[in-house]
Amino acid sequence: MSDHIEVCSFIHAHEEVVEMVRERMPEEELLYDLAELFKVFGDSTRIKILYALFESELCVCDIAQLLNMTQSAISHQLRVLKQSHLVKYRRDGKIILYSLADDHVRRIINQGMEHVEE
Amino acid sequence: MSDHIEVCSFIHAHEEVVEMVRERMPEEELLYDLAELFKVFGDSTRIKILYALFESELCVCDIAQLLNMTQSAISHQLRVLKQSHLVKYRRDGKIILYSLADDHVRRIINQGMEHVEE
DNA sequence: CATACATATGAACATTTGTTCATATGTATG
DNA sequence: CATACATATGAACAAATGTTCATATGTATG
Repeated sequence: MSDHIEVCSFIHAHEEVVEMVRERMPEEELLYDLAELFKVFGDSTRIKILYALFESELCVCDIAQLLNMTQSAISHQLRVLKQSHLVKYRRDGKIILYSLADDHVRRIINQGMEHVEE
Repeated sequence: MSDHIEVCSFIHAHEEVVEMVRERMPEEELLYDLAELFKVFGDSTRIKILYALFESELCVCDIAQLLNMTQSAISHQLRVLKQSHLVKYRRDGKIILYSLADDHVRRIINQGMEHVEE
């Protein structure tokens, strides 16, 4: 453990460890997609929308009223959430009702909340 | 609850639902902090760093070599991860070794990965 | 204590991102 | 089919973010 090569000037880092780690890293693309997913959770407006949908399916105007934001802003954000498969929607007359896509959303947010609440 | 915004006529339906949801929403500040946390996960460089630290504690240069990035870029990102309490570090001679702060990190990432892998 | 090395930091820059404004699309109803 | 309503979209703009470059700080060793 402590037989570190003392020179860490980039060209001679802990070569074997680095190689071991490299081999175990997931695909570049997968890591990119994962970061993209978290990026979606990384905005307080979208977090609020998702939390709201924890309780009930809602239309765009409901959410706009709840968060005191414009219809347009909410619609733009819902599109992002749709594209990431975090919310789904159904039409009911002229209204479109949004809801959480599945239980992953809840679990991801809850895990995050556990860390934040410490 | 005073005047709201133009386009959408907020006088319409779902008032009670919106009120119910509003009451159950967590504190504004908590939601903000949660978004900030996910923002940290929302960058592929930082995701890669965290995944690397899944396998072994590493110094800045190790990570720079692994990801083929500059020492400076990695150092900047490690600072972000430190500030969010996602990584910790210890000194060993002139080297500083970084590792995951706790198991939340793993769990949050794994939950995210489940969603991405579908 | 002078030197080399490992890491940190600040400023500058390009890119990305969230909101607004104006307007378009789509859908039910008179 | 004309109208009103619910939602979507595109362009523009400001704010936030990640990397680079240059340099500073801190630490061991000869």
